[in-house]
Amino acid sequence: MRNQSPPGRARLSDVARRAGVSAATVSRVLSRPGLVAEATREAVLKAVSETGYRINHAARNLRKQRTGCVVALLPNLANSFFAKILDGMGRELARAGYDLLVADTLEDSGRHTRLDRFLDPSRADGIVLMDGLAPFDDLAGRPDLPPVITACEWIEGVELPRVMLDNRKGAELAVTHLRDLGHDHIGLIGGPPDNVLHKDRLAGAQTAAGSARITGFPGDFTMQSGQRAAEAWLALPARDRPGAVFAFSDEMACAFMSGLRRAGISVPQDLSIIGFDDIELVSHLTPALTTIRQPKREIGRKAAQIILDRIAGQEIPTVTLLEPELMLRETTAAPQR
Amino acid sequence: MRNQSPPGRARLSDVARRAGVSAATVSRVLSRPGLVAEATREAVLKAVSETGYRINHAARNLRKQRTGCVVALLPNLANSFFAKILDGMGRELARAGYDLLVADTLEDSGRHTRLDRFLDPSRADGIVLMDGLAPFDDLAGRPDLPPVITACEWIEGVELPRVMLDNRKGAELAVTHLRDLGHDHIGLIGGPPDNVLHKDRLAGAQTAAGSARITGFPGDFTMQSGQRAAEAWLALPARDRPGAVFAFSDEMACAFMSGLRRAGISVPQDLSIIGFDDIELVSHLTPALTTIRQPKREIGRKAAQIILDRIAGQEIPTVTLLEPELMLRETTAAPQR
DNA sequence: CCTTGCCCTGCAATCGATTGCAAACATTTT
DNA sequence: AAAATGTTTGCAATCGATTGCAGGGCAAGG
Repeated sequence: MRNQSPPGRARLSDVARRAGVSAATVSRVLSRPGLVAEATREAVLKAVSETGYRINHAARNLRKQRTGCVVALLPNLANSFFAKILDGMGRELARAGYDLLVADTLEDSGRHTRLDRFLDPSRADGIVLMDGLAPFDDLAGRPDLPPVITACEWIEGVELPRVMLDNRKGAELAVTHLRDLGHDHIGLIGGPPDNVLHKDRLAGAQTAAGSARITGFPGDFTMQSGQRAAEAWLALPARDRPGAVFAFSDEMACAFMSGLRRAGISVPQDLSIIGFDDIELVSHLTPALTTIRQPKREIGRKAAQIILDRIAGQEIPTVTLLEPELMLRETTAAPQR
Repeated sequence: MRNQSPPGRARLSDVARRAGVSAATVSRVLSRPGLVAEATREAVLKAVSETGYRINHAARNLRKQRTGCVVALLPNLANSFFAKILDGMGRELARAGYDLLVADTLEDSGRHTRLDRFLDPSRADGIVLMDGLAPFDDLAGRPDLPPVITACEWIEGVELPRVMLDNRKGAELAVTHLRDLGHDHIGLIGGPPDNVLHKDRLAGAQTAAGSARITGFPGDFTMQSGQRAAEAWLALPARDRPGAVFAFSDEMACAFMSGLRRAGISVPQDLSIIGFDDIELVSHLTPALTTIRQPKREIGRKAAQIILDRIAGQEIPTVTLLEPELMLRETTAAPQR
């Protein structure tokens, strides 16, 4: 009897009955209005607004074999870096009528989740993976999966399209800047050794360092590790202390700088520091951090465009590199004589 | 002919054929195994794993009239504060088998989006709104909408369940702390005047201030406004400068402190500063910021639990308050004599 | 041997929108 | 005037899983 007296929500057929046409016609008015005669179309639109009709997504998705969702998989939603990227991505997807589903690749425990939960064409039309360590080996070319791309990070040895900063060039910019200032002993606070970003940035830094001496400090992109690097730097005999330090993340750079300042070292007089990422806060520090900017929203936007193109069946580039930029601020200067 | 030769993906009926049972039985094995005889169940499970069957969500959702999604609506995804909340929320939802859909309430232009796009039972089973200024007036009790709750912020005059920090108490903690140190002239860097968080915190601050003198600085929670507050403070004649300042967000507190340090003011000797939120970075500054902690992940988790309860049809509390905590660090001290 | 009742299982309707096909009608061409 | 072409619309099948209802099988009780 539901057919006679719609309970709360109008269905396509309710609109049709009201407009005196078939459900097919209503559907066409809504999706390809050009196919329907002017007069009919108007009657239908009137009925639509009178009934307050709203489409049922589940029904449409079932019929059209799509979901209207793109899922972003990230290791740490709480990281503000990813947040900015999601922001750009979400907006771009919304413009195209897609929703953004976000999910962690890590359990609370720190172990990787079963990703196949999301690798499912009935859940998402496309996937943007932002965790270079996700267990994704065997999934590269399976035709029963929705399209997958990686953003920011990528997985070595797996053939997935990539969108990311030109990390190597970013590191080159940083170290070249320090070299240009006259530094010939440069400290590097890196990321986890097996992290692809770390590897690329390290390579870029080494290239640009040329004959300069390099001293490495272990790090993992977190502030805790930046702090440890400060302790390590302070523990060095004065003549082994690099006069300039390039941290592979702004968070490490901040904590490093804070640790040194606490010990009475002044920046940039005694020590130059340069970071990586250009998170919003660092431009408001005193002194303001010189750093390498990643266009975060732009990365998100670009990733969205590319996954949408793939969903639309187009060819997409294997690697998309975005340009880093040197943000010259107050923490770098020529070494003291 | 699709019925005879499944193309890529196994359907329920394919599994059924393979196991020699009906689709209904397969469905029951998967959802209520207790209803099915042991032997049948095993045969079905075998067929399931042999075919690599994966459920089609659109079909199930259509039939069950649900979506398996909860949508979080926020004004600014790029804000790390919200990111942490989403983190807690996403994990809790995942545990219950729900997906987290995120969306901005603001357009690129800064105008509010048409929220009804998400106010749709066919898109989400529940909604967590985190924007106190969203145009939500008329939507409070409509039965054709999925359940809505607000988190962090809320909308005045609209009867929606709320989950948030006890902002008033947080502000009281902050100001009481300054009073206990002996400050009798306190500066407040507030939020936008019509923001509910601002109003609550202001009320709390005033209560705790008692007879102390209060000087207000306009703000909007951003670092830019913190910087402007610094300029305003510096522009005051010395005897009108409050010796302690409570900023309603850590970002403002950071920028404020940075601006003063740049002008040669030392913290906390010349001026005490206390923030609000306890974003991760502030504990790594030098000096480390004293602030009021919001349990961000906990807020997210709690919001998730409550919206899930509502979805399950349970009664839920109208207001859920979480406890703030004073994080005593290095930026507050007794005023100089 | 016949009921009665329980346990399993299958049938078939249902969720709501989309779309290939063809009918019905209008318009143009020959 | 007949034929060809074009436009508009409806019919009915389809997407894939769920579930109320009823029937078959079997055991226990009379």
